[in-house]
Amino acid sequence: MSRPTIKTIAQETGLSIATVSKALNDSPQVRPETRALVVAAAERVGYQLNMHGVQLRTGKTYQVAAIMTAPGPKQNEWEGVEYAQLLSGISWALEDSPYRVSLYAVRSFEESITTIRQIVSLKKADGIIVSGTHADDPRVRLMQEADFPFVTYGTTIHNAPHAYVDADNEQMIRLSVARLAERGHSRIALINPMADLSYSLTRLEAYRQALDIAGLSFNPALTAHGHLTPAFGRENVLLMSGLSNPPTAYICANEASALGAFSGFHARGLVHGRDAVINATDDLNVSQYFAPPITTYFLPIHEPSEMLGRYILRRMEGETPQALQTLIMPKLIERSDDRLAK
Amino acid sequence: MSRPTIKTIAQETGLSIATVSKALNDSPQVRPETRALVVAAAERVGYQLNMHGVQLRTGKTYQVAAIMTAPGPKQNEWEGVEYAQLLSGISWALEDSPYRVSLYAVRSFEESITTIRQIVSLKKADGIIVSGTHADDPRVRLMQEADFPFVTYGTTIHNAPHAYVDADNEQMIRLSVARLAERGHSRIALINPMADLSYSLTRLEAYRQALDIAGLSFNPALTAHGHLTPAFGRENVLLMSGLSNPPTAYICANEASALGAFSGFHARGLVHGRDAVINATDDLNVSQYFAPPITTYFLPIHEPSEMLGRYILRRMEGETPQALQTLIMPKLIERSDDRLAK
DNA sequence: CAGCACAATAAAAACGTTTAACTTCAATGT
DNA sequence: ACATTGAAGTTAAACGTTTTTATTGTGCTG
Repeated sequence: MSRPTIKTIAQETGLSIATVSKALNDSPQVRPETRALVVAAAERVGYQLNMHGVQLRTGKTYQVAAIMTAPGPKQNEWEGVEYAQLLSGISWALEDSPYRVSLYAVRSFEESITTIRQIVSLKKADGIIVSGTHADDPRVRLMQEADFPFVTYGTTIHNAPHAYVDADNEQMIRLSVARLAERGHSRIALINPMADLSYSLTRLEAYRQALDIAGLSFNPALTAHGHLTPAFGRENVLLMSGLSNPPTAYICANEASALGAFSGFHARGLVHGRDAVINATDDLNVSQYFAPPITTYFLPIHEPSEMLGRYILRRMEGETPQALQTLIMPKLIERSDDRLAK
Repeated sequence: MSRPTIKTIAQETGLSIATVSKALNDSPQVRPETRALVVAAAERVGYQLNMHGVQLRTGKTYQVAAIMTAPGPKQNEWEGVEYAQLLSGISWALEDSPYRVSLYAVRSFEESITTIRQIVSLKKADGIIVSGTHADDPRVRLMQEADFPFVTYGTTIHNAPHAYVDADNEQMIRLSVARLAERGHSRIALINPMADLSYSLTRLEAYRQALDIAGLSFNPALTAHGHLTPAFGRENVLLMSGLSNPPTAYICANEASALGAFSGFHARGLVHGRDAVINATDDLNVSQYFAPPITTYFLPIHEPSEMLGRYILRRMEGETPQALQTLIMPKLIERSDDRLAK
């Protein structure tokens, strides 16, 4: 009364287990009529492939490891919340495949290196999805050397070509700065992620170039790098608004820091649209509920997420990394006027 | 040059693979000296247990399935973001065990049923963690009938006893209402989760009782049930503030709906503290960044999360469900005065 | 019609582990 | 002294697959 195996089907059909296995795997070595017989029998007895047998025999794990660098349990901050949607997007993309998402929550970049090293060397998964890429990312090198399939959420700068998905940060920042400059702003602050992250560099570089094009000067005091929490956004508004020449516009890297920036406005008595404006990049479309709603570049996170899932599948099937590289341009959503008040 | 197995150790030590296996599993059938020999050899050759072999032989999967009901990809709403922290908490609790978290993202309650049915019948995991419990939850019944280890995040009302972790919603709402009543409020709105969720019922019941105790009457127009998105919070403030007798206090079930409520205030020109106040339950401690910061009951989500992980481990080891039930009381954080303005 | 090629299936081995059943041998009791 | 016990190992089977190699039977060629 136990679960049927290929042995059950073999007895049922009078064939050998070898033939049954081949039939179920669409091997050209079995006659179509035989295959039909096997499939019918499988159906009849309610056969379901036992993965453990396959895994032992083939060495494949049918697991995709998702490395999630989450803030430590001590910090209670709104950080990394987009992982929920990221993970479900990946999970959905794998839904019709035999692969499952296996979660590896790590606390730091260093821990993510050792975790990945372990997954690779002990083959605990067939593919890896990793985010928070650095400009020169040792994990990428690690996986490339081992010829291990992976996709990154985020680009790298100094690594050899690999599969990735990312927002088009460069274009987004260029347009963002240009738009604010057009509207009369000359002191534009950039609230940026941690400096060691690749996209932080990309954004900073694009920011400098865009300022240059707009004929504005670069002022290091108007840039900040750190964990994209509300605390960070708030902190920097408090700091920068106290400068002798405070910014009239803030470009925040996500909605958490934008919310914090609002909190800073409130603390300083600043009014959005009068004293300064906030723009942001938005994953969850939550900025529309800010008071007032702000202008954002919006990239619904399920898009890159599902792409990550589809890409890792294709990568595991041997497709070349160069064919699996996409930058997605977030959509501008103008909710506030954003002209410099006189 | 391939990965060492117990066979390697057997050759290395001159023992049989059976003895090696028993030694590594601390069987009383092997002499301590022999065990030491085996362990030394294992160390020397860099032996790592191959799970596939174990899984095939024992039928154990060493997977804990985390069922995550996430909003569909079409809705871009701030919903379910707390799953990120929930998952990492679980993952950390399993860190020193051989178990991994396997993610099952589903789109609806119905899908979660079929997913769980599959996991149980095909034994795709050794334990399940599920959230969003209903008052009478068919999934709980399903798992209980199959005698399958599980822990829920959230209680049930009509099901047989099972392992769970949850916030103490009842006490929280009672205190919350009492506190607002003390401060002069008589029209207190309850922004509640979907009515079929168990904790929605718990909250509603506690709300009614607390009103009764405070000598206030229950008005159905001041309660709302729905998905806890910012949109939902906003919507209800717009609606309720238009009543002839609008509420002077809103109790929101999470920070997303609270943010939306603020958005509703903004749209209606309401001022927090003057026209009405907002209280909320907070997972991420993000309410401190609202403008103005609001009073919340705060439960750092890593606490229940890690408990879920520890509980499922104990449950899989056969501990009785009754020993694995915990309600955690969130901490009151008073950030606003909240007295009724005259 | 012998010989051969080929298509279709079967047999058997292998992946790495656990465990039931069996063997060995020294210590024990009478 | 000798059967009995028990401790400590070994042997062998088993979990469910895939895959290499072997076998069978058929139709074709010369």
